[in-house]
Amino acid sequence: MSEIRTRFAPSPTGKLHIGGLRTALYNWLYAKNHGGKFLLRIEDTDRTRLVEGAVQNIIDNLRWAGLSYDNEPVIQSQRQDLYRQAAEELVNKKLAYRCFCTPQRLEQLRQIQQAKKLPTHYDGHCRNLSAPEVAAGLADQRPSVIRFALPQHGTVTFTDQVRGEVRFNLATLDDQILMKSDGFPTYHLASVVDDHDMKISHVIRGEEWLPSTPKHILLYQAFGWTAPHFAHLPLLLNPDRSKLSKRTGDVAVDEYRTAGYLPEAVVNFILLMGWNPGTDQELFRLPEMVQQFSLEHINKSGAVFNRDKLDWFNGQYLRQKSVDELVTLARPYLLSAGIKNVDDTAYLQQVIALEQKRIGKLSDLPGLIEYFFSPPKIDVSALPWRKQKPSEAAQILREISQFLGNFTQKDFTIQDLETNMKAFVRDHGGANGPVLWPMRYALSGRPASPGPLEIAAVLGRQETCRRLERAASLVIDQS
RNA sequence: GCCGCCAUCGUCUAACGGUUAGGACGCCAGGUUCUCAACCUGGUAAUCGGGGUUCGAUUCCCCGUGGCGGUACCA
Repeated sequence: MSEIRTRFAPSPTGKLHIGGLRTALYNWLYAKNHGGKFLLRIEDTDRTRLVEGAVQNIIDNLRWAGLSYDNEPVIQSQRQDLYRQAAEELVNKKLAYRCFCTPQRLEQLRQIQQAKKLPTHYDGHCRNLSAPEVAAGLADQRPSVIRFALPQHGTVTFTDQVRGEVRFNLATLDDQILMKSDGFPTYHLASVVDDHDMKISHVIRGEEWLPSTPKHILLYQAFGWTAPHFAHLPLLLNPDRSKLSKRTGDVAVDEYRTAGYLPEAVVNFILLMGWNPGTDQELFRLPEMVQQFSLEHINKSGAVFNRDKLDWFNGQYLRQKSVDELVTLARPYLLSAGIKNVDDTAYLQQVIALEQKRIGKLSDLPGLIEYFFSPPKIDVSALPWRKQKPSEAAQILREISQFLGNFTQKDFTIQDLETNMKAFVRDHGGANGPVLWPMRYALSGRPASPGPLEIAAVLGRQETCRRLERAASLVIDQS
């Protein structure tokens, strides 16, 4: 059996799309699963839609996701000779022809056909132009394209690797434009020529390509080439079930990346949108995916992008990280949120270890741990525990502060605090009593946070007592 | 309009003729807990409709319906 070779062939018209990443992932997985090659090709034949930086963005994000490609990327705009020769070959074989029809005429034609409820396709107006007529047109420098001369009867049947047998009636197909008047090839010509040239064995691409696949197969036949296997992936959908697009949320991989989603989570999530392992397993790292991936388990129907589940995956992987890794990942987010003193690694480690279970995504982190870096705002009305009066809360806070200040031990660790505070808490109404809530709130300024003793252990004796006193004094000031 | 693809809980999906239709996310309840998170336990909720085929259809066939995609000198 010959080598399995797949490719990802994005058009650099914008940032890498999450759907594109999934297509890349499936191609990559299929190649790796078979010990084959995964290639990258940049389809930049539409000169009007190029976006600066798009190629780099695609490459960066593939790398971020861990999808490495073999060889240098193939750039279509650098291979115009190849396409021109291919088109000429077809013209010489009378399987393609030059067409001088204007866009206006084509538009008119379409409208008439639609009005008559006929399939809309090119009427073959230029199909039988004589050699002198073509020569005259070219001599006059009239804009022209090269069209594929499709057989006009019969059917094209092929077996899609995910959909099974698919059949198209040739009478409904168009004499597709192969070369545009600007001298660049269209997708159809370029992708067929390149896939053949790159010896691609399996074309795994989005479902939007299914309707043009018969034309591609006919092109392979026209060239006398063997067509690759095709697998058309189900679309990724918006919540309203339309094709996933910008208007209902983030679609650029970049956006998930900067929001603080881990590549493990994003990749795991998109893996399962359109593929399943046939078991109940949900958590996959790259090597496991490679091992288990197969085309047979790809789904046929579109999948709605479900952000809640992505968040869940992110939480799973975030909690699997070591504190060290998390500190490294977190620093840029803290810095950009204006938290400056992040150089004390030991301190950061303690803070993050405490909050790890609460991180949804990395961009949430600054807001979550801010109070470890500057004294929190205290809302006095939130300070009292249940029916407690503010003055009582203040009183308790002073007592705690005093108690902690009188700590005989040198250490101020969580173990010390627990053993020493035990009696104190018991004497003041127990764990469900009036101590823990005001203390925790005074230290964190948050209705929800880690426990007060844990926070105190990280803050240290001095800062802990200072915050307790400060919160207590706010109550006095108000009364 | 024409062509094509698709159709199981709200969402992602399993069940390749015989299951109390399974799992996950979400949601709800309980446990744990000063709070939150995490974790554990339980619950909620689905085969688009109609015809066939079959002893038996989620599963196979046909017809509807619905959704989506394509119908560009865009990919």
